[in-house]
This record gives sequence, C-alpha cells and structure tokens, in this order.
Amino acid sequence: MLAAVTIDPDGATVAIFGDDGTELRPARALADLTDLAALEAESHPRWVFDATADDYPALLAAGVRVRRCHDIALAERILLGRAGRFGEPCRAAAVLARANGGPVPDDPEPHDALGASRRPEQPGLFEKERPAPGTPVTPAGLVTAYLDQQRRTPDSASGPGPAAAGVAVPAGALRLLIAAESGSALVAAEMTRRGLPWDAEIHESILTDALGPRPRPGQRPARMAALADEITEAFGFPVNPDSAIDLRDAFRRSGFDIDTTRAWVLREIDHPAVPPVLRYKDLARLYTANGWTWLADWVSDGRLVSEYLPGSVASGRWATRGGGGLQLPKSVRRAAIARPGHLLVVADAAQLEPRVLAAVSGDAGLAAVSAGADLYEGLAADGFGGDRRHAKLAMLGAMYGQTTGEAARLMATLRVRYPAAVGYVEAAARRGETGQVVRSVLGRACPPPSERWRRLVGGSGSGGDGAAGGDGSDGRGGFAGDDGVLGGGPDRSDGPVGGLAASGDGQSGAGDGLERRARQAARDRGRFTRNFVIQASAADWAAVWLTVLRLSLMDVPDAELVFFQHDELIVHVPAEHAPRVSELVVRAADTARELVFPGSPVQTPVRPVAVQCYADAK
DNA sequence: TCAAATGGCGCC
DNA sequence: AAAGGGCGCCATTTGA
Repeated sequence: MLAAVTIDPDGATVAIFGDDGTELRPARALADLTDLAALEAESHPRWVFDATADDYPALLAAGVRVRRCHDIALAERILLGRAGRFGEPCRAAAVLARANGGPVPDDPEPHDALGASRRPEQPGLFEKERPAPGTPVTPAGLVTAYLDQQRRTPDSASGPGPAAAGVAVPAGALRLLIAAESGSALVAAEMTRRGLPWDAEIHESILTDALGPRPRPGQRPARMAALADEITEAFGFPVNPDSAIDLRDAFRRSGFDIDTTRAWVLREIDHPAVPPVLRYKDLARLYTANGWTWLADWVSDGRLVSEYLPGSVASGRWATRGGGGLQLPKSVRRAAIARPGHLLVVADAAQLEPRVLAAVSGDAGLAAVSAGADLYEGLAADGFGGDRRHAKLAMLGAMYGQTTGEAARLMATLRVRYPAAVGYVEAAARRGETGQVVRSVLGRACPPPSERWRRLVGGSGSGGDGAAGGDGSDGRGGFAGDDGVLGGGPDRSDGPVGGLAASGDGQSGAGDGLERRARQAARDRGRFTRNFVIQASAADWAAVWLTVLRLSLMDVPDAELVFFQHDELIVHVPAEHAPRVSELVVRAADTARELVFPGSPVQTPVRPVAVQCYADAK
C-alpha cells in the first residue's frame, strides 16, 4: 500500500493507492497531520514523498513517525545517474515532465531544515535567472512518478560493477539501493531534528584548557597570541601565522625553500619556529572550527544540530550542511554526553572498506582473512611477515591508488597474495582512465568525466576513446563545439583538482605540458573510479545497515539514532535498553551483509559499546 | 568591495 | 621528493 502525501501551508494532502497504483482512497486535505499517525499504525504503508527532507519534518513535528518511504528525488538521482545524467532536476514534477515529454522544471531550492541559513540566500547580482520551479504535484502525481520510476528500475543491476567481475549481485539490487536511500532519508530527517546530545559546559572547559579564556572579539586567544609572539621571535621578524603565504615566505627568508606550509612539510624542517607554528596551527584549528563561535552557532538546548544530507555525495555517502557534523574532531568528543538515565550505544563497522573490497571482488583469500576480527592482523600474518603497519599501508594504497613510495612496493605483495582483489580495483582504475564509468555493488553509478576532461584526455592521443560505458550512458549531452572555455558543468568528477587550472606549475605552454596534464587528469580519474567502487559499495552497505536498524529501533522506547558518520553510528537510549539496542545494531549489520553481499563469506562485524561519553567509545 | 578561489586541516 | 579516495569549514588571498 502506498500513502502519497504532499505538504502545504494549510497542512497536508494524502491519498492511498495500491502498489499497482489503483486509487484506494481519494485525496483529502488534512489540517491536522496527527491523523496520519493512525494511518501509519493501521496499515504500515510505504509513504511516497517528493523529497523526504522537505516533507517528513512536518510529520515529525506532528508526532508522526513512519516505517517506510519512497523518496522520489533521491531515487531519481540514482536512476538519472545511471544514465550519466547528473545534476538534472530530480523532483516529482521533473519526473512527470520528462515522462510527458514536456519542459522540465528546475527543482525548488531545498528547504533549510535548520531554519536560519548561514549561507547567502540571495542569488548573486550577476547570476542568471533560474526557471521557475514547477507547480506543486498532487498525491496522484507522486504515485504516477513513483510508478514511472518502478518501471525504469531493472530487477538486476548488472553493469560495470561486481557483476562484470563475475561476482554475485543481489537480486533486486537497485530496488534495495533505492529503499535504503529512502530509509536513510528518514534517518537523516529524524537525526537532523533531534541532534547529538552535547554538553556546552564541557566543551567550554575543553576550549579554556587548550586556548585560555574566551578572547574579546578581534583578539586571539591567549595561548595563540603567546605562540604568535614565539614564532615572530624565532624568525627574528614579524610573521602572521594565520597567513600561509606570510609563513611560507618567512621560511624561505630563513633558508628553507618550501612551497607549502602543510604540517607534514614543516615537520621535516629544522628551525626553531617549527614547534610553535605546529602548535599554533593545532590551536587555531580548534578555535576556528570548533571554538566558542561554533558552540554558539550549532549547539542549542544541549544538542548539536547539524543538517544531514544523504545522497548528496557522488559515492552515496552523506554530507552535512552546517556544524561540520561529519568532522567532529576527537579532541571535542568528550562533550558528547548521554542525557541523565541514558547511554550512547556507539558502533562502528571495523575495517569496512577492505572487507567490502573482499566481497565485491570475490577474492577468496581476502575473504578468508576478513573472517577474523582484525583484518589487518590477518593480512599481516599472511604475507607481510606479521607487520600490521605494512599490511595496512598496502591495503590503503590499493584502495586509494597510491602508485609510488613504500605503499606501492608493499602492494606488490598484495597483488601476489590477492590477485582478484587487486585486479578488481585496477580494472576500475583503468575504466576511469579511459573515461568510462563504474558502479557500486547495488548499482550506484559514478559521474562520467566532464566534457573538458574528454577534450583533454581523449584529444591528446593517449588514453581511451572517452566512451561513457554503462547502459544507455550517453554522457552529458551534446558536444558543444570547440570553444575551449567553460563546459564541464557542475560535476566534480575529474579528480581532486576539480579540473586542471589548479595544477598550473610554472611554464605550462603547449605540447609537452598538455600531454602531461592529460596523463595527470587520466590518472586522477583512475584514482577516483578505483576508490569509488569501494567507497560507494561501503555506502550501500551502511545505508542498508541504517535502514534496517531504524526499523527495528521503532520498537524500543525512546531509542534515537543521533549520529551517523560513514561507517559509525550512535543510538541515544534509556540505559536499561542499551543491551537490547546493541544486539539490534549487530543484527542489522548481519542483515545488511546478507542483503548486500549474499553468499559471500566476508564478515562485516560491528562492535557496539554502551558509554556515557562518545570519547569513551574507543 | 564583494564573491570566488585557495590553502590547510579535521573526519571517514 | 613527496604521496593518495571522499567530504566541510574557516581565514586569507585573489580577481573582477
């Protein structure tokens, strides 16, 4: 049964449909959303939302929690992505317009779940006028869009992913992915509303201990000011450590020809200014990223409120907007404290990514090693002379594409012992280098290279033909001519430099420089696709884990998912329920493994711990 | 003068 | 001698 609901200023409109789209109960307007709770309790429908992040908060505010949903926008993003069409409108209005062959309206601006946005909300003066968003869809329109998406969702998600490597892909993989993405959206909406319990007093004491008392506006904290003086004294002339350029020039004047002041570069330098500079950077980071201003902006009523955004990263990982919820440094986690009578059940999936590699590549040897609790320990015993550090370095090098140095040497061992696993990531890298796309285990596609990338790499003679690959992947539309400017579009799939201009080192010129840049761009993209097959498959697993867990937690009184970070989550729960929640967390991980990697011997263990304070979890 | 880019560093 | 995926955020710097 489907319950399609739209939210409007006066309340909501809801209609009930059978799974095949036959209308069971016509649309009716509700001023009081509380009525939806009865519908949920009686028939457990799958709620169809245009965008969960926009629509579900109103239900939550009325005290209505739902079990399952289908998020049109998130599903559309996945489906369009598989056709190489990233960045196109995803909302139901756009789906319907495409199905009818009409003009496709832009998506409306996403709702700001936190109310006051800190981002500039005015479009820039010179920004071009956006087309108006489409008229609001009705519940019937939502269901039409849903059925259209069902029709376009193949039962098996074959393609340039695990299936191509001869590894089993779960039946209905793409449907599972869309269900998990929708489930993640429910988790995110609830988590955004609830927030991570955060003790402002403890946080302030952390700040005071490290930085000194809170400075007056425009002043440096005392400890930072003292270090700045030390730095100036060590150089013998005034230096502003907040300015990377000033700092770099200061080291140059002192005889150290560095071109960046990154910490790992400075550590190699023997100069009296280095220790205070490193210490200063440390404190400055705490002060600017998680200092008093952060506390005032993002912590209220004892909760850290960050907006969680599933589906906003190409690999399927979540992002956050505001508060830096996914970058909480270890140094402040002491402030994450359970409320009285409660505990935090903290659980992370140990060494998830190498285990995922073992599963998607079907490498029997690596899978055998993955049976142990510490994968790297097993790896070390099996070919690295017991050296866990070397084993880990080699594995990370394989997954991230390190091609030089110690890691590259160690990878040779890996290649001999685990040929299927190494072959798998290298095949993914080759696809990337030749402009093709890759997919996660459940069928999420990576973005194709930009037009600019194709011109550079494809046109240079080396590399591939730029074929997009994948089913119906028609690239990004027409080749706009040889203008040599712009193009590219919104995707940032060409590598860490986001294109090429950034790597302009000195005399670029034509000919040789162009060749080099083309090779560089190809390698960058190879690393991206190499990592994508692992990172995105891990995100698949984690989305299923979250979705299954959320469903089972609905039967535990006052259990709240309050944090999620790629492969780690926190449930805030009355202390007496902590053991039960721990068990549910483990069970959900097992279910996720069975659903995402059916028949694979690979284990994806999680180890929940019940603590009062997040910092005590490790 | 303001927006966009850059440098740097935190998390996974 | 300097490497290597994904992100967000801040202060500084640059460019229009």
